[in-house]
Amino acid sequence: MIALDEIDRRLLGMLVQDAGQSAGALGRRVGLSQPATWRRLRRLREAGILRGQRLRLEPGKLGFGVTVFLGVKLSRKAGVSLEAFERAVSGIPEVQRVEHVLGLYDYRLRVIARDLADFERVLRRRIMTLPGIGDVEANVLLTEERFPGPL
Amino acid sequence: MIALDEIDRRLLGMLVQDAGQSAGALGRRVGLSQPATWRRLRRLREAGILRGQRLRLEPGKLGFGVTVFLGVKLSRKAGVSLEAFERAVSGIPEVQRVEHVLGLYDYRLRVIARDLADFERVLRRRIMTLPGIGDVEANVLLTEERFPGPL
DNA sequence: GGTGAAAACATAACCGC
DNA sequence: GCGGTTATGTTTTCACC
Repeated sequence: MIALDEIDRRLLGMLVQDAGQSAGALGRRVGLSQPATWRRLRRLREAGILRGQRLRLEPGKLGFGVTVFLGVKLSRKAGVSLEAFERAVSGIPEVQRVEHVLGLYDYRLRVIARDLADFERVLRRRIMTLPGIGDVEANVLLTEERFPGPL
Repeated sequence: MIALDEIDRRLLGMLVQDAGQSAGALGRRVGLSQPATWRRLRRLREAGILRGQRLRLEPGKLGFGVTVFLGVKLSRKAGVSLEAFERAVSGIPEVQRVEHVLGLYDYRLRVIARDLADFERVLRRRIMTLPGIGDVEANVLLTEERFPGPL
């Protein structure tokens, strides 16, 4: 793990608020030249701290109005491998995210669908037929907000 | 809502895999010139489909080794407004995401901490003291994977 | 760390289909 | 409307000090 100084932390904080700022704009605010700032960003990238940027899409504008979180328990933990479950679930296009967790559930899934009828189709034909699936609990997303977190 | 043709969908698919690709690089792969590709991206941005990009950080490399998902129920006895809860929870730096959901829980929180001892501190001093908080259920993240989804 | 320069990029204007 | 070409300012990226 690499050591971050004060300037690195300020750069990360500024980028969290708005990714896609140029090295020159960032450098002006921390008192560094453009190439020096850029070299710091490259160092953070090579250290694996900055992993690039993810697209922010608006699912509603693409016709996906429903987001559902599923908590799933596997029923036959001894018999079914986690790999088989993960491979099967990752083949469902409506599944956006698969989180392997420890606790009341074994997996948490984020699923999008065009509407509730479409979600029911996905649930019945794709989710409930997964190998080893047990109890399933669902929460429908109403609103969502993200925060930068402690840097 | 705007109509997307085949090329728009391919552009979105490529950007979902790696945002931050240049218009020139994208255009070469779909057989368009750089300005033509850029105009399509601008059109998608103006249509509200592309909402910019968010930084992808590696929390582990910044010393945050623990991610916990909390499902929280609000206690019904107190007449606590959702706004008051949301305002209070959004002031906790360890809370990365707040999802207002419909189902077994009222809110889902994504919380990061340096380790489990640090998480316990956050849970006892910040989470359990939130206004109107009721039952809390926790799942510790083991592994996580994202998928492009249906585009 | 800074300076300077080359290549790539974003962005706009103009033209043809 | 669509895309292509050209032109300009900016950003990235890589020399060298």
